[in-house]
Amino acid sequence: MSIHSPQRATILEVAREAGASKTSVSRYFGGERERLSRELQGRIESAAQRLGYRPNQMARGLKGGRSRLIGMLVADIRNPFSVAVMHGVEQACRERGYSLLVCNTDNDPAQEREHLALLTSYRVEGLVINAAGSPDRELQALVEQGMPLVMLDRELGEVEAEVVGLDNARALDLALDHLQVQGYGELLYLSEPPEQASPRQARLMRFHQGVAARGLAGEAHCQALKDRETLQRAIGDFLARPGTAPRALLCANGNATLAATRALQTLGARLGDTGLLGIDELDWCALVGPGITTLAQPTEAIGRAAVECLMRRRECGDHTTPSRRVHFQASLIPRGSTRR
Amino acid sequence: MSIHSPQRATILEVAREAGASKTSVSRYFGGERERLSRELQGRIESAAQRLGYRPNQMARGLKGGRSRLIGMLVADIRNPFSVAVMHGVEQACRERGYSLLVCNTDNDPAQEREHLALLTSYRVEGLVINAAGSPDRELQALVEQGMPLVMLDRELGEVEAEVVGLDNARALDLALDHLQVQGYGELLYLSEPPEQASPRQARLMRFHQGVAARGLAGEAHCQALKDRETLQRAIGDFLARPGTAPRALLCANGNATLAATRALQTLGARLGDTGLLGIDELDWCALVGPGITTLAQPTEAIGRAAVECLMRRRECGDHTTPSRRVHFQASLIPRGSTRR
DNA sequence: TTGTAAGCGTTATCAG
DNA sequence: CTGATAACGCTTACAA
Repeated sequence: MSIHSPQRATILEVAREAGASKTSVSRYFGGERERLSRELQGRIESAAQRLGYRPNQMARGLKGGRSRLIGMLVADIRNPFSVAVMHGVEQACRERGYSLLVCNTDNDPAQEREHLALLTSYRVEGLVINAAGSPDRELQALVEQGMPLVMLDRELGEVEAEVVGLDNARALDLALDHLQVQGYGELLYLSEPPEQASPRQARLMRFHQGVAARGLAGEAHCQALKDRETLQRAIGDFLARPGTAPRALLCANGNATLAATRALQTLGARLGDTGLLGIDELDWCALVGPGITTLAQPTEAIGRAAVECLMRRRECGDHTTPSRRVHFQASLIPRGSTRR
Repeated sequence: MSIHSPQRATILEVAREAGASKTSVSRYFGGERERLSRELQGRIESAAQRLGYRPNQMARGLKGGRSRLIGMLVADIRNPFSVAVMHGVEQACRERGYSLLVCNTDNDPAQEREHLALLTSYRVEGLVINAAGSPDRELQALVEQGMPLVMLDRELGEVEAEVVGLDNARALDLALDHLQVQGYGELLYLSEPPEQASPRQARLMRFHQGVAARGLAGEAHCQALKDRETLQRAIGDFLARPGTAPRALLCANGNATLAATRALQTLGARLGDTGLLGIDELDWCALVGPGITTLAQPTEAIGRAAVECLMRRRECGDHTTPSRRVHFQASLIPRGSTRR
């Protein structure tokens, strides 16, 4: 390798070392090598090598505003689903020469606001938002300033931003169809409070519609999942209720599935006997009891699609293109928890 | 809120609006408000408010080199353990006014190298490394240039860098003691290949030492875990071997635990009957069969400690302080998988 | 094909 | 306490 000087080499030093001008070196690293003579290219190449030169992205970002940074807001970094999507986002960014600046908001609107400010202060060139709170005002303003923006799995009021996510209606239909076919007649839908989180709302709404349309009995329990006792009582009541139709739980996301599984285990319910179907496929769903039936989301694809939207925005003019919705389909992974 | 101009306001505009100089505005936002008169502070405050001003971090980073960015290399972002640690790192960074630039390397040395270059090109002020490959040369060079560096859970040849991670020896002792007390006499240690990853090496070594010291029978299977068949055969052979002592599996990390659980399930082994103990506590360990006994790592604390090391480095002079090792203790969570 | 020079938004230095 | 003014490392017209 190279022997680095105490401070990192600058473009000027490389220029001197190569007997060229800053401009030429800049062109060399800015992807305009073609415009330089073979000979100059060689000199710059070796000079840079010798000095261990790397363009300073900060300085780069300063001039034209090309920070080559994409910002992402993640509601809960410890949620495997979010991470999987983020992985897709990151891959796609890398492939396009962008880096990803990720901020976790822990579902806290305050942090969301703060991080949003932070990201913009780094002059990110695009924003992928997956957050529960609603700094709609700020986002609105950003979009109007021409910031490419894509919402992950969540609509945004009247803002002209792309939305990428699951086709929630179809997903719920899929789930309900499966549960019905398997013979479950009374359903309990488990979700975190749906305020502010549009996919939760969409799923909940479709649940109610779908249950009615199929002539099933259905109700929803939408409390914070952290309170295990409340959840357990709700599930217990549901299972103990008089009636003969087989009962099943439908979980709105991975966290709900986890909480429900715990509760069922504590209650001593047998999976399958009591149906259980969760949205989001997790590592362990195949391992618990007879396996938990899930609806898998194409996480990587969702992440990649988000970046594609961003790039499309960047390229084809400013906010002239109408905002779009990209919906992905969930796929059912049937397991023992919905087999009676 | 404020009505934003098409382009974000600059310090100059704020200065004009406030009838002050760039310098004063800079001081206001650079944490030197005390030096300004109450009156000036007020004018700047409201001018900035009006214009929706935010300092441009890029420009900031350019001048003094204060990018306020910490870089982190993560070997596998989809590993819950890594994410948990990263969460701690991020929190700690935020509390200190830094942002975290995370790069996932997917355990690929090439990506590692590339990302390392990337991070330095953003002039990160410190680096938290959790990666399997060995770009030792590059890291070495960075340290010599005075870059604060802390290794997560992995030693680095002769580089003077802090190391933060689990006390692997004590962790394995804990595991072996528990297994012995529970009456398991023959152990199979499951790990991914330990080359290059020092914690894997440390754990494996201690396993062998500890088994010998306790008069247990022990062997290790260190293949890539993706190949399910091989793993299954290895475990099958182990269980089918003649002998009467109860047998147990000891898993080197969460991935191994997952793979082992799958294999055992396929083989039809009953947990507890066949012992199973995994390093790393995961969401689902309590839910599978009678529960899986684990050794939990204090993930958040590890992450925070990493940042503390970094900051200590930054503050108290350059690379004069001797590098240290911060070791955390694992805690045993006994469950049914080690109860016969 | 190559070079010159003028910024980009901030901070740091040095005067008032 | 406040303010000019010169960097910081790079890109980008505009020349040559």
